[in-house]
Amino acid sequence: MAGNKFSSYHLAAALRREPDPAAALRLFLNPSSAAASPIPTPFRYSLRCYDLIISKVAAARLFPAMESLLSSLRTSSLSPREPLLCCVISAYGRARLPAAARRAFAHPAFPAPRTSRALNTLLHALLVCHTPLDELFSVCRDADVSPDACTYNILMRAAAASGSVDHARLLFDEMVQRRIAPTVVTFGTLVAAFCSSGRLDEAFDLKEAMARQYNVRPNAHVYASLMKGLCQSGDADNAVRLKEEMAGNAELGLDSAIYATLVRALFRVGRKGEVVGLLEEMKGRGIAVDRVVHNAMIAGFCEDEMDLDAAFVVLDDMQKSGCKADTVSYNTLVAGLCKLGRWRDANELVEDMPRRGCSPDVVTYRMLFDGMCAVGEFHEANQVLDEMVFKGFAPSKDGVKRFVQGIEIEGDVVLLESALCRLAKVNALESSGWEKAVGGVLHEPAELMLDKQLNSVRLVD
DNA sequence: TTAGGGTTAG
Repeated sequence: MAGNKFSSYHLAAALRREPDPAAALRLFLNPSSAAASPIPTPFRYSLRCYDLIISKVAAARLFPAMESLLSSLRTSSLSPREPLLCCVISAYGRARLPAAARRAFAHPAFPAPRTSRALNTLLHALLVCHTPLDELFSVCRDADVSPDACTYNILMRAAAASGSVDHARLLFDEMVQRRIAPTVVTFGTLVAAFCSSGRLDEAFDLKEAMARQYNVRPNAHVYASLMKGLCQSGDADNAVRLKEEMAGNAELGLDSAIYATLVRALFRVGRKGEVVGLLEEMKGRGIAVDRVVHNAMIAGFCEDEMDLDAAFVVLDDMQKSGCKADTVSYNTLVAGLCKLGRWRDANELVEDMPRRGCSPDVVTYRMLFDGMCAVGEFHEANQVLDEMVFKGFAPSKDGVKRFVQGIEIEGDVVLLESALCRLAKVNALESSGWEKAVGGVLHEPAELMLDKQLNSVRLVD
């Protein structure tokens, strides 16, 4: 840098190198800190510098900083481009701040007019925030932007998410009428919507029509949705056929996830005997029998067959084949053991998890805690609660309710008081369900002492 | 800028 004047070009390079968004912000606000010699003031920021810093702070959700950068961008003579605006809108969407996303869409720092790209980004951000469908339509009307295929795809997904597949279908008809060509994403969205509402015939009709009528070839997304739909409906025969169809088309990239779906479905319909053949087939096709396929088998043995021994054999096999079990593998086993009332075995397994290279997560503890509460082992559950609270995990609402009711029935006021304190520490006392449950505790005069305690924990949220 | 499948809880 010696001899060279520090320019916005150098600042951009420094910003790009800086992984920490807060540090990058400091750098941006005080560029001289990165310069070897004094730099002229005021520093002339390039659009590139604004692009870099705003995308960084947006990704890090440093929203106040982001807004002040946008304000200073507005007063500059620079004209930022729409992709930066999209980045801001998406960040608000990811942070579940729909009103902020809408304000950003109209931000004066970005020169009008908006294109469909910004509108689509806004619609998607609002969709992520579960904005009602009619509000999305009103956003479209207000935006005064011509919708494109992507706009329709997002609206269709929103319609399906709101439970109205028929509305999604109407939107499809509308876009065709308006001569907006449906894309492979359009079909993927609609096929998934039909499948998840169990309307498989319409999903398959659409798969046929997309190729024949619209000249759009079904891709892996479309097949994956169809496979899930068939498996959920218990139609293993057609699921196997569909898998064969995928195998016949290399472009579709038949993979282990499709096999895992199928494996789980075969267990569900009591055809686990066919699974070994499927695994052989996978090997023959050079598709790894990976963790997810093993997990599907573990789930099958635990939930469908109630054969925990066989599930543990799968766990061993998976380790032997160099495939590391994950929390899902163990959680499935813990749930299976608990369901059979074998909470001691479940507890042992959980205690053994760290040694096996897998730390129990919030799901593990919740299932163990619930499993113990379900069979009235409240003192054992209390031990688990200790560990959970220590790790900052909160038990499930149902678990809390059952636990609190259980120790209340046992009449252990001291334990109840201590449990409430620990539950408060992990904010597990928000549910109105337990407040009712505990409400009944306070009738006995001996327990009125708890009232004060209770009021104090209620303040925690 | 938009769509999918895996597995545990809720």
